[in-house]
Amino acid sequence: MSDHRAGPTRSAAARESILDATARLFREQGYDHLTIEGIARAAGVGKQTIYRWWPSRGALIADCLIEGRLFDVDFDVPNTGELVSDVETWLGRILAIIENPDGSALLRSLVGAATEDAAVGDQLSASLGVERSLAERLSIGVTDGQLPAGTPVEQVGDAILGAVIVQSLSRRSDPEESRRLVRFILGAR
Amino acid sequence: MSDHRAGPTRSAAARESILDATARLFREQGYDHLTIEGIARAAGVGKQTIYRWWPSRGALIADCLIEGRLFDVDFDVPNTGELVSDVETWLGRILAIIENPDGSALLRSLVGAATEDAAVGDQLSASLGVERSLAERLSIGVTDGQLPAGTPVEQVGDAILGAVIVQSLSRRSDPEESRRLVRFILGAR
Amino acid sequence: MSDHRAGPTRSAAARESILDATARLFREQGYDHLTIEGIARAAGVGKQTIYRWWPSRGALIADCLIEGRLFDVDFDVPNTGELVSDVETWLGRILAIIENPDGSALLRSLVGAATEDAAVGDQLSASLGVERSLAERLSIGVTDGQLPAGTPVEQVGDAILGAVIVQSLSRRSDPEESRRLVRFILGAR
Amino acid sequence: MSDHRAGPTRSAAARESILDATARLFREQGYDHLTIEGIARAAGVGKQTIYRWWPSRGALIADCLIEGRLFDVDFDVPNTGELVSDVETWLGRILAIIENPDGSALLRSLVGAATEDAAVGDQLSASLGVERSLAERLSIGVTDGQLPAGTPVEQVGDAILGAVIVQSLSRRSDPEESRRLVRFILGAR
DNA sequence: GACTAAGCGAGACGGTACGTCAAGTCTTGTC
DNA sequence: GACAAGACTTGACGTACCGTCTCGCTTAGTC
Repeated sequence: MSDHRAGPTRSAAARESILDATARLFREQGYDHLTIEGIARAAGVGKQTIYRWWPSRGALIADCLIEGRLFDVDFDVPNTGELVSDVETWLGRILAIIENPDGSALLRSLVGAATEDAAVGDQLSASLGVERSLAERLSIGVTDGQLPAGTPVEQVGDAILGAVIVQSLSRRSDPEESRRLVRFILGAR
Repeated sequence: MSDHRAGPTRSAAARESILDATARLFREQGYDHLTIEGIARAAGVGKQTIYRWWPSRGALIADCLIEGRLFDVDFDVPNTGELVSDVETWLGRILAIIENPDGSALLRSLVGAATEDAAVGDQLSASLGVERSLAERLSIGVTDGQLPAGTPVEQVGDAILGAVIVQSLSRRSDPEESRRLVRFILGAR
Repeated sequence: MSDHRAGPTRSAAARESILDATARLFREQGYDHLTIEGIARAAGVGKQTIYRWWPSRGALIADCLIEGRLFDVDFDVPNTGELVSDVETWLGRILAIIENPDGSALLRSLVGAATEDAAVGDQLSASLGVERSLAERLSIGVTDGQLPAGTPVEQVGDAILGAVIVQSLSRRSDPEESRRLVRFILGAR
Repeated sequence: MSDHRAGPTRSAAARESILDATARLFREQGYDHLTIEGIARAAGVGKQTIYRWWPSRGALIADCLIEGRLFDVDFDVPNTGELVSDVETWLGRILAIIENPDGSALLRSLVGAATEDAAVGDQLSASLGVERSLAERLSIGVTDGQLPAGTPVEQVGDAILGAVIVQSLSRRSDPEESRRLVRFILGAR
C-alpha cells in the first residue's frame, strides 16, 4: 500500500508567487481591498489554486506573517544589560514602522486582519516579536533583578504593544509618550 | 437670523431606525457581514437615506458608539480612594464583556471597524471610558499621591486596554492575568 | 357660486422655463436620458411643479411639439401648382433635419417618445406637418387632377414620412432614394 | 442525451433561458419596463452573465429578433402571380399583429427599442420581412412587368411598413385604409 | 389689513434599477 | 491530478431617478 498518488504535486512556484503577491498587495492596498481575484491575477495563478491550499484571505496573511514577508524589520532585541534601553530599542522598531503613514496603515490593516481571522490573530503579536523577543528580554530582567519576581512579562509585553495599537487606531501616536510609558512601567522601582 | 433652509427636514424616525438596525446587526453578525443594504432592509429605509447622512459603514458605527448603542455597560468608575481596586472595577467591566464569546467578538469587530475607519478609531477608546473614566481616575491617583508625579495617565490607560485587545485578537484571555498586570503597573511602588 | 380659489395662480415663468429646459435637454441628450429631475434642475424649479402640471415626461414633450420648440423648421408647404415638386419641398425639410446626425437622433428620439407616450404619438405626424401641410397639399392635387380621385391622401402622407422614419431607425438614409420614392408614388400615372 | 454542465465555455443553457426570458418579458411588459435585473431574475441567471455576453438591453432584443422569438408570425410572402394580392397578404400579417392591442404595443415597443439601440434598428424591418420577403416580391413584380422598371422596391417596402408604424404611433390604425394605400401605390398604372 | 390657501423652490423619503466588483464553486483542456 | 483560465450564481457596492410627501416662503383673492 503506497500513499504515492499519480500526477503533479503542489507547485512550489505557485505557492511562492501567491504569497509574494499577497504580501505586496497587502502592503500596497491594505487588508480591505485585498481580494482573492486580485491575488490570483497578480500571481498569474488560477483562483482555485489559492482556494485549494488556503481556506481564507486571513490564512494567506498568516502565512505571510509566519514567513516574515510583511515587515522588513528585525524585531530581535539585544541584551545589553540595560533593560529599559533594550526595550526601547524594540519599541523603536515598532515606532519606526508607524511613523510612516504607510507603515501605520500596514499595522492597522494587520490588526484588522486579526479581528476577522483567528489565524492572523495567533500570529500577530508573535510576528512583532512580543513573545520571542520582548517578553524574553523582560524575563531576563526578572532573572537579573531589574524587574521584581512575579512580573507578568507576557502581559507587560502585550500592554506595551497594545498601547501603540490603541493609539494607532485613534490615528494619534507620540513616540516620546510611548517611551515615557515604557520607562514608567519598567522603571523607577 | 436663521440660516436654515426651506424644505423637508431630516427624519428623526429614519435616523433612529437606521442606528437601531446598525447596532443590532453589528452585534449579531460583526463588522464584516455588516452591509448597508442589510441595514436599509432591516431599518425599512432606502439606501440613499443612509448614504445621505453617513459617509460610510464606519460612520454609522461611530455614531452608535457615541450614543452608547453597542454596550449595555457603564464604564464610569467610582472613586473609592483605592486606586488599584477602582481600576480593577473598570477592567472588570471590560473583562465581563469579553468573557462572553459574543462580547469578545463584538470587541474584536469594533477594533476591526476602527482599523478601517478613522471615525470609529476616534471613538473607540473613548467609548470604553478610557479617557473620561480610567485616565481621569488615574489622574486623581497622581493628585493624591498614589501614583508618582509625571505618570503618563493616558498612556497607561491605553496600555491596559491595549493588553486586553491584543489578547482578544489572539483569542486568549485570562482575567486574572489582566488583573495582575494592573497591579503590576500601578502597584508596589 | 364661486369656484375661485384664493392664492397664486399658475406661474407662467415656471411653465416657460420648464418647457424650455425640456426642449433643450431633449435635443441635447435624447428622450432616454431625459429625466424629470434633470429638467427641474435645469429649469430651476421644484419637481413638484412639474408633476403638478404634467402627468409624464411624454406630456412635456407633447407640449414642446405643440409649441414647436423642438424643430426650427417650418413644415408648411407652398402650392406652386407642381405637386411633386411641392411634396419634395416638404420632404426636403425632413431630410435636412436627419441629414445632420443630431437631427437624425432627434427624430428617432421623438419616435421613441411616441412609442412610450400616446400624447406624443398624437402630435408626432401633426408636428411634422403631415396632416396640415403635406396631406393638405395632396388633397389639392386630387382636386386639380394631378392625383386620381380616391387617393388616400392621409395614408400617402404617412407612407412618405414612414419611409423616412423606418430608414432612420436602420441608421440608413438616402435623400435621393427618398425623392425617387415620392416621384414613384405620385408620378407617372 | 446530453449531461451538459456549466463550465468555462459559454453556457448554452444560460443563453437560451436569457433570450427566453427576454422575449417573454418584452412581450408581456414592453421595452420600457424591461430590465436587466428582471431578465436575470426570470432566467435564473446572474446579471453578470448577461453583461458578459450582451452590451445592452437592445442587443438582447436584437438577438431575439434575429432568432424570431418575438413574433409567431411567418412573414414570407407567396408568389401567386398577383402582385397586389401577395403584398396584401404580407400586409395582412402585420395588421393581424397590431389588430390586437398587445400586438400593437409590441410593435410600438419594438420601434422604441430601435430608436434607442442601433442593433435593433438594424434588425427591425428585416425581422418583419421587408427586405427578404416584401421587397423581394416587389422585385419580381418589376421583372414580370406588373411594376415599372426603376421602381424603388426597398423604398416602397419601407413606405408601406412605415405607414403602418406611423399610424400605430398615433394609436390610429385602419386596416382597410392600409390596403387602399397598397392598392394606390402598386395599382392602377 | 389680516387671513387664508394654493403655487413655488427645495429636497427628504422608500423604492427600483443601474452597471461593477468580488465571493466561492465548478469545468475545461493542458501538462 | 495540479494547474491557468474563466464561466457561473449570488449578493453587495454606490449612484441616479422615480413619484410622493413635507417644509417655509410668497402671493392673490376674500372677509
